[in-house]
Amino acid sequence: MPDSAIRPRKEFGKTIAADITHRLREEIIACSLAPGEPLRFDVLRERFGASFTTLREALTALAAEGLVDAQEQRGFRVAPVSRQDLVEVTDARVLIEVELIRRSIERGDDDWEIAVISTLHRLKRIEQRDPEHPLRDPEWKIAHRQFHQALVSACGSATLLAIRAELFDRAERYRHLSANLRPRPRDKAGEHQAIMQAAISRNADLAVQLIEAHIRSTFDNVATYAGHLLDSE
Amino acid sequence: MPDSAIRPRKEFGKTIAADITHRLREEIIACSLAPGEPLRFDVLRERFGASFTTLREALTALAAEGLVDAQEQRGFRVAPVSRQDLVEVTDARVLIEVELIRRSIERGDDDWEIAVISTLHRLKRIEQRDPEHPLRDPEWKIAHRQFHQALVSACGSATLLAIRAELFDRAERYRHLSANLRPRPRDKAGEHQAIMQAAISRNADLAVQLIEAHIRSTFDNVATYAGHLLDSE
DNA sequence: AACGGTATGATTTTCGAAAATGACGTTTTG
DNA sequence: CAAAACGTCATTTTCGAAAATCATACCGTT
Repeated sequence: MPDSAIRPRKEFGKTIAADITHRLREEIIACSLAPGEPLRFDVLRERFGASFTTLREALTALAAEGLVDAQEQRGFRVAPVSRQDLVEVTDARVLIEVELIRRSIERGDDDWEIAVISTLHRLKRIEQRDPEHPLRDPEWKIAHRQFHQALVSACGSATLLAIRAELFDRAERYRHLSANLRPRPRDKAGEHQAIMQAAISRNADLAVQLIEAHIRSTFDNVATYAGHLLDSE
Repeated sequence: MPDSAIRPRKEFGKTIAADITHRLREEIIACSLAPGEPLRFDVLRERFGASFTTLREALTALAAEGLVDAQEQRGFRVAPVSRQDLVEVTDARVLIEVELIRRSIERGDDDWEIAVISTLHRLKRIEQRDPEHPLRDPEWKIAHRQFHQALVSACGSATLLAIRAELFDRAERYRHLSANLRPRPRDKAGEHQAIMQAAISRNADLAVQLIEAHIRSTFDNVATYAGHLLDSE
């Protein structure tokens, strides 16, 4: 057997549609497809090398996630951004993430602790490579996502985890919006470290407090540095 | 202007795909497509009179809502039911619905009160027609949905309302599962009346308590009368 | 000049055929 | 006899052409 685990992940799903869905999601989150931008089939067809119907399937899936806006009979566009939407996403994230952290801290076993610690360790390692612009590093983004995922992973509800993941994606798009405009990145490393310690030491109240501050500071950052982009819609 | 509000709703979306999505959703929720049942294209094609790709788009959308299970390269099937899934859905509904009721009670204006009162009134009217089997009456289902929707409609977050709606659909499927097996329907009319009164009188704590009991009693009912259907998966 | 209606072009939406893949029974081999 | 390898069939997945729909510019009328 030649290779199966080592292969550089070109394809994510077995079907082309799932693959395109994944790639489109990435580009929308990274804002390389700008908010509000129309998604015309001719263009997408060339860019992703898939047919109308396959693209349509991918866009439909992303519309259900709130990353794409389907305007019946008039095609699709990247979901627009707005101050109101950012407020709602932040607010929903706090509600759900806080609850999931509590449950994870209550239910988490040894494997959970190990996952939290090791994902944070990995995140810090990657962070040292380019402390200035972490969001530009795809590996940092993955590691960052995995750390936050690990924190809540022991909550026991796949349903709530799926909802959380969608909100995380929508929030990450706003992070990218401000990342390029912000002069210096804020000290996320310290925040993550503190959250990890609170979680591992089973201090739920503190962990909740830190997570909420962490989420809300994202909001403040976006509002400060990309606020002008939010009202033009 | 001839008619626009009165038209008997045959079509829901302008596109065929949106229409099929809606019809499929209804059938899955009503369990006329049984949980776990494979959704083969030949069959669907004949039943809904649409082509492969259109059906595929509809199924993809429903998969994102958690009503359909997409098994890559092996087609789609109606999402299976399980005790664990029911627990998660109930639990997530309590978390979110409780919060939205609080916000609605805090923010609701005159129009909100009117909506709550009038949707309940309508529900009771319909209920009198066939008090034995309300779930078999499509109009009752719509009115029931609209009453609960009205209760939380003033919460101010379209994002959370969308999440709530998905969970409501998933829960309704379980209600249908037990409805046919339950000897006599429980007294929902009284519960709804009490919830309405608590909401209108801005008694948030009481409303929250009643809503939570209302949601959890659905769980108990399903577990009692359809429990045997949940463990066979 | 303003307005309403119509034709034209651009774009989306839908379709069924064709390719790809998985399931399963049969045969071959150790 | 068990297990692997093959071939066939059923089913899904993908494609590009064709139909439907929308946007826009043009023309005629008031």
